[in-house]
Amino acid sequence: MKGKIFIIEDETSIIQLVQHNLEKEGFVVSSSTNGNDGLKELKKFEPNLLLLDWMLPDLSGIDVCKSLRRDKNFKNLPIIMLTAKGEEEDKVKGLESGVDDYITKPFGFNELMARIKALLRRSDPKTVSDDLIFEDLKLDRTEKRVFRDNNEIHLGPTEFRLLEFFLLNPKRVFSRDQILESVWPNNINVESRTIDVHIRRLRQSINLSGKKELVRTVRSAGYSLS
Amino acid sequence: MKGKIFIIEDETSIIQLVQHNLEKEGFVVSSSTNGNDGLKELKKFEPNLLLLDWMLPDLSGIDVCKSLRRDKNFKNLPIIMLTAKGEEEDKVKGLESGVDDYITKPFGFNELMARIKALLRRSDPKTVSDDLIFEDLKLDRTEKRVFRDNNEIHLGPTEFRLLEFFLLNPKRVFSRDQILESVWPNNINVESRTIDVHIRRLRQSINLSGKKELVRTVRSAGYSLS
DNA sequence: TTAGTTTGTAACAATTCTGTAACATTAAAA
DNA sequence: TTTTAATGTTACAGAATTGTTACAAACTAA
Repeated sequence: MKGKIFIIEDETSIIQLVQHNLEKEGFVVSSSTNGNDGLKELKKFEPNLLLLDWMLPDLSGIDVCKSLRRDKNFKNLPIIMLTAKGEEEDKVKGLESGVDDYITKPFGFNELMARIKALLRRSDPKTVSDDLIFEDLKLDRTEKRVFRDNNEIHLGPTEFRLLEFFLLNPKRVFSRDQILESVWPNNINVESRTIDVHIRRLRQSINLSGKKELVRTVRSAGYSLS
Repeated sequence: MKGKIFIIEDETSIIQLVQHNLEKEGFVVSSSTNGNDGLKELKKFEPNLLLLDWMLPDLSGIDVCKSLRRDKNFKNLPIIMLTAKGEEEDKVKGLESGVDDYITKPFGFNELMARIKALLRRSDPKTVSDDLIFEDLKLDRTEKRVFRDNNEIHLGPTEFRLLEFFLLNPKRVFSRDQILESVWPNNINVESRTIDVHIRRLRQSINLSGKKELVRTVRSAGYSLS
């Protein structure tokens, strides 16, 4: 899980709890305790999702939301509103102002997490899946599948790990030694030329006629995904 | 990643932690534990970014910031303020005094790094890449690519190292011996005239018709990038 | 087991790079 | 000007690097 989440919430205890848990899940988190500052900082932070309290000391969550929806850069920012029980009846107001989802305090972290994932999956899939994507090449780490231009490609285990490795650091050039260390199981010894052969096999597999070459040779330095 | 970062923060444990991590990322770091010394040393150090604690033994972070903004050399220095929890309400004050971003203690290093990168990318893009640039010539060390006027150029390994060497010290004149020592692998012996040939190859490659010559010959002294 | 895959290596081919020598040109010195 | 030293230019052979293929051994799934 990756991506940035901003929180606008006046109770610092809630912020701490949520922030800590989200960071454990791999998100980068920033927060503010009132509406006006929150708006300013959020725009700098450029989050993938906003957790927004309904009741704030200055603006209401609704105001914050409306203001964001007027800004073309944040028209589509996923927003989850945190509401105390008594505010539930006003959900309609919130929906009209452009909120994407609600959660009622007190809430469990699991529920919050589930809603965040669900929302991100809809609006910004790359932040929830651990698919690795480079141009029209996609590697699904959970299902161990690879696609080029939506056509599934079969790779042997070694080619799969090799491609995975390149996709984790696209464009960067790796020496054969670095590749050996990262892609081959530890304390196994293979000739450095073996890599060339696997590169060739990988190239052959992910090559679609008419499409450009994705694996670049950098003479006397190594290979990279370009 | 390169560039210089200055830290003004009274807790030496935080300085140590942050400094160590930033240096691992490739930054040059210097620091001070109070406002007055900090201001003096900072001006000598000429950092690309300042991490500034809000609470200091003498001046407050706000004072430091205001003072810097009055100095024309530091009017645009990117500043990230480190605030403890209780100070959060005063964020507006900070924004007004000219701080660019905030981070609330305790913070994770990843978040700090993300904010530093984001801020530098906006204000001083060349510090986040390790590209070497001279006029319209760009050498990307990570991808091992060279561009003249945005057109990619292919260089052989030796020409690449040669250009990299010149770009690290533009305008300086190097003797053939110096070039040999720095660009050729150790304990290899080549005629000094060999350099002339590689210079010729480099010139030919990076030469765009109509553009001026970038490699200057200094008779009886050597070559330089001009 | 068997049939099919995958893996590492060797051998050879193709390509690119490198250093040097030889000759041409230029700039400084006499 | 002539002479001399330094640098520019070119061509080329052999070195070094990478691409390609085939094959036997190891491994896997049925």
